[in-house]
Amino acid sequence: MLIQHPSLRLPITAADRVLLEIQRAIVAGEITAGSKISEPELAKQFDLSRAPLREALARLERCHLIERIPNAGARVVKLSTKGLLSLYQLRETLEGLACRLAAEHMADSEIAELRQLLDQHLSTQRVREGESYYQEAGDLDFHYRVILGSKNDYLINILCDELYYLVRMYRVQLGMNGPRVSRAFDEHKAILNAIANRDGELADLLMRRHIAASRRNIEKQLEQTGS
Amino acid sequence: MLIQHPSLRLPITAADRVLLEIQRAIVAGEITAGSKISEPELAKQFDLSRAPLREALARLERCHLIERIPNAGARVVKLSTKGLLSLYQLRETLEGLACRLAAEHMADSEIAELRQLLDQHLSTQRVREGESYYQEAGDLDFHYRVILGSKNDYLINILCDELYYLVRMYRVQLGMNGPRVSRAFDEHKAILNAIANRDGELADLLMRRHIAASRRNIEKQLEQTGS
DNA sequence: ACTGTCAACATTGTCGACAATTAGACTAAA
DNA sequence: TTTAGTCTAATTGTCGACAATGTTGACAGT
Repeated sequence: MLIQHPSLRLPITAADRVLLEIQRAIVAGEITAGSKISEPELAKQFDLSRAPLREALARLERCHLIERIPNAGARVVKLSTKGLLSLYQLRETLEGLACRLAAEHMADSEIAELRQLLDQHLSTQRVREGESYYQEAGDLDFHYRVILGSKNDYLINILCDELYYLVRMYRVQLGMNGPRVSRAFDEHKAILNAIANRDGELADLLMRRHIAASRRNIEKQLEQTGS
Repeated sequence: MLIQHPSLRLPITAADRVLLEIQRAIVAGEITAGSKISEPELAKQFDLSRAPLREALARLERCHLIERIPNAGARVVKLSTKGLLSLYQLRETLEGLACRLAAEHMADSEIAELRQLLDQHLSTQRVREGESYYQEAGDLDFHYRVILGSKNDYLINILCDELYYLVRMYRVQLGMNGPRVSRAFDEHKAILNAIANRDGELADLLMRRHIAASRRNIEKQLEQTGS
């Protein structure tokens, strides 16, 4: 029951396919962070010409997964504490806004569906206690729906298309599967209640706290890891 | 004394040149809003092949000036009240955040330069009373510096690269040269003082108000014009 | 008159090759 | 040994042509 990604363009072209594949590989860390991207090599690897590949690279740059320098090539971004902090600063503000707008604009039916989703998460969570499933899919799915509920196209685009994959990259590569799962669930529930009560201000505040808590959790993980 | 645009990549390629040209033409309204973009036609017009042109189109899509549908072509975005509202909702939040961060991170020397810039604006404004110069260049230059002062790369990228041209497009095509100039100047001054006092919270608030006022001003203009 | 089908056209997506630029190795001089 | 310069090789930027897809108009059937 995955929600439709807004940027999924219906006529799927070769560039789209290779984009999704590379995106996944970078997020998963299969293409090492900081490593150079060779256009001819990737083209051969995916068995297509450089034209659609360059189209894909342009979109990878758009979601901050690679950095390109004219005439010098592209490199996979390197994760850093500074980058993580900047990213989460933005998310706190933007998803807070999304929450406030969602409280204003979400239809009652959408709110009901969101509640249903949370119930579903609860049961799944009980079954797979301690696994990273919730963080990987469930959490992001909840955030997704709230963002879409804001009904602000620019906001949706920035959060779901441009920052989303980077957030996932930090989570995946830092191994986010800690004990924050159950607490995060409670926070989601509180946010949903605020939205359902049409209390945009509270929803904003709770979402900011939720993301700040998530950030601190990752920072702790980062300290332990070293880098 | 224009400030360096962060996205100005040093080795300027053909794609860069045509991008800047089309960008300008769309913002200025020379390419009508809502009109279709023909790749072969534009390629002939700028006397280059379609490869760099498509690169330029990809970046135009990135800053929301055009919308592309696979296998069906690109269209210049249409301005709308809903879009304007969404855009300014975002700006209020994002530039507010930028202000708060700027109050924390700007060096004293940068603040001094910003004050100098405002003094310069004052004299220019007195000379060209009522003209749109201030709104066109000065105001944006002030906002630019504050955004850069936030030192948050993602935030800078979103505001300066992705939303900036769209904001200009609304301003230019709605003929923003009203009597808000002098009031805007005072607001800038108050924002700068808050930043200089390292009062991030106040700077945030003042910037939000400043942009909200600007939005109401444009909305009024939009009602008069009709659609 | 209206609708559905089909064919010709135009436009976009993709390809392989060439030109322009850069990175890296190697040489030579301080 | 270090450093500056040069040259080669590899990579990126650009080009023109072909394939795939979408659009437009005419035409036939209802």
